[in-house]
Amino acid sequence: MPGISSPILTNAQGQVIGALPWVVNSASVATPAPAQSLQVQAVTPQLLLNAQGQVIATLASSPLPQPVAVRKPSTPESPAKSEVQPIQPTQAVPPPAVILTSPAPALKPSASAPIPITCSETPTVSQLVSKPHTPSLDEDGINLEEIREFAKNFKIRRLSLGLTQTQVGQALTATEGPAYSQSAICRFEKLDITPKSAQKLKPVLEKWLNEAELRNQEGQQNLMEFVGGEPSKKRKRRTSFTPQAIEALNAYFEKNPLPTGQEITEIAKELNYDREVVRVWFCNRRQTLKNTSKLNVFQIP
DNA sequence: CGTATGCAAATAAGG
DNA sequence: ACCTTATTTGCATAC
Repeated sequence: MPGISSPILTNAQGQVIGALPWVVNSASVATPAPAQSLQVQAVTPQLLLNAQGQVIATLASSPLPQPVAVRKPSTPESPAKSEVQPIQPTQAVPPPAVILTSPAPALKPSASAPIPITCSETPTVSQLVSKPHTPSLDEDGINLEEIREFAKNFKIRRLSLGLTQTQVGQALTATEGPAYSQSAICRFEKLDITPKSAQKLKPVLEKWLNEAELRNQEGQQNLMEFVGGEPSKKRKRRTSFTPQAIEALNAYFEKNPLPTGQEITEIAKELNYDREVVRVWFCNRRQTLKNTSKLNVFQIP
């Protein structure tokens, strides 16, 4: 409702790919960035939360514990998987003055969402949740409202533990189950993801967070560890091609965008990349080209 | 230094 | 086994 349905065309990635003059949706322009830049808070809160993650009390302490983790800066180019480092001690927080807050988490009307709505095909949770109706129920039965709520206090609880998005991401790779990067954590907290993704992430983050809080309470030497064997299947690490490789691949692509299995094998060998990686590169390249072509129909070259 | 984001690898699902 | 199409997710880097 607040957002301006700007005549912007975005692709599946939500990237702006063009403008459609005929899209005359928007009611008005307005929304000149409300000065309301209310971010959660500035200082790391010391909160007492229950299992549901609801704030039940705030600690008047002002300690700055949580040396939390120590990461090795290594992991340069080695083909070997990076190992995980256990998070450090972080003694239990000494229970200082406890100031109970009202049982009812006085829900703030919270300023309107500052997230504009685009014409993206796959709306993010934040976009959907800030829509007019707010049935909070996604057409696929996903409770958007619930996710929004969780995302909000996930951040609060994370900060309470003195952890950064990066640390959470790394810690997740150490535990069983799918792992996610700092980017993913960030997007989840911002709800800059599709309901489907959010639904998938939520249980993972929830489980991990509960575990982390438990360890923290016990002042365990290990807030998270276990490198044992990471039995779960993790996503393949994203390959970063060198500029030279990209150049070479593009040259091959130009000659033949649909190489045979044999050719792919040769190219892979020549450039010294995994065959599968090269094959996928061609697939993605074709896809990109196709999408780009479609776009051109709507634009003036 | 931590978080946000663009581009594009990797993956899912149906041939 | 590999393609296409649609999407998810992360590296690299901007903020």
